[in-house]
Amino acid sequence: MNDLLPLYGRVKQRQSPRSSPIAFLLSQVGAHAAMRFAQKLTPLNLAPPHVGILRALSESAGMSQQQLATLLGLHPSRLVSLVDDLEGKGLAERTESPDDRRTHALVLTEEGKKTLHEALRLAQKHQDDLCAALDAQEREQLGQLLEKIAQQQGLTPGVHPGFARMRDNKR
Amino acid sequence: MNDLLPLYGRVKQRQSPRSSPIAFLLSQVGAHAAMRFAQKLTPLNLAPPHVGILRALSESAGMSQQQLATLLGLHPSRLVSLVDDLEGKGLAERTESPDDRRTHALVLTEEGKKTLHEALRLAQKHQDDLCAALDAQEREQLGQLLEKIAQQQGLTPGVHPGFARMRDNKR
DNA sequence: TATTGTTATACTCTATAACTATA
DNA sequence: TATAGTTATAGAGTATAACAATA
Repeated sequence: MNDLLPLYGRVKQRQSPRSSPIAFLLSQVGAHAAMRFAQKLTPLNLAPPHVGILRALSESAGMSQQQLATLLGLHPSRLVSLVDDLEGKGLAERTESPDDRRTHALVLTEEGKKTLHEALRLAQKHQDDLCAALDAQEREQLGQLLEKIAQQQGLTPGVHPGFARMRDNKR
Repeated sequence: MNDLLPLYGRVKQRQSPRSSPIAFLLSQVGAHAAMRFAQKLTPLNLAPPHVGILRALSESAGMSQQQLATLLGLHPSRLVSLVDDLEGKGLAERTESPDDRRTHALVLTEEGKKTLHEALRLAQKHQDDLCAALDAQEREQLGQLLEKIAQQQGLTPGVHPGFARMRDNKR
């Protein structure tokens, strides 16, 4: 009765040599990767969402907070405190928009650009550590497989789905 | 600093034709997988940690809460409420330990076994949905690559890092 | 005195919604 | 009236530490 059943977590399954099912491995390794990256960022006193904002602004300077919130899929009220953090550290600035004085055009400071650069360096180091078990060809394979899944699942490149809390079944 | 829902993301990287780095893809797809699995569990009124406990008890009935907490890497006080949930639903029971009356031997009820079976069925469906973009050979490849990483990174098979709070840098 | 399980408290994070200032 | 941003409040979730029972 259990012989065909998959598993959440480790399971003794005879048809497959694998100890854990792929979906669990993805979630497990993914959570591990997120955790390790967050740890790597601690010297910069930044959390991963901060880096996402810095990166978004480096690609599209002058966005409003609404635009940014929509792009990154988080609530405007949450973005406020994240931008507050970055502004408090001197990494980003709310500048006045000439046409609509309700909105703030968000831009990186020079310090913000340098910090983003450093964060991306840490991200590269993070990836090297994470993939230490794989050679170049295997990394390429893994990347292609993950991209196939991401695309088929409708994930937006560069946008982390972790913003929607897992208990949010709506939307 | 405590935020583990990373938001770094896509990066223009010239050495790679890939739009996102592998580490980000892992975290992104992994979070997506976790979220979808949690959604799939809602008909059972269970969260992923509940399923982890059910599975652990199905493999090792009679564990104490301390043993279970150690195995799953979560705090005993947190385990209490999870076990409360399961006991409240009639899926698990705290039975008396003959030798040490401080401890409770945790066991699954028949209903718990059936519910675990159903959860594993949902997990299989989840995996099929998640890997819809991959053929059998690609899934096998992906599983092997993820297992290599998991092993090299010191991850315990069947133990999800998200069970423990991810902001624990200590310990 | 140490350990198991529990409870109580405090803290963190986030969503909701109220509020302001512009439009 | 609607929208951008902000602030205030409340709720969920969890860690910390105190506690009672037992060893």
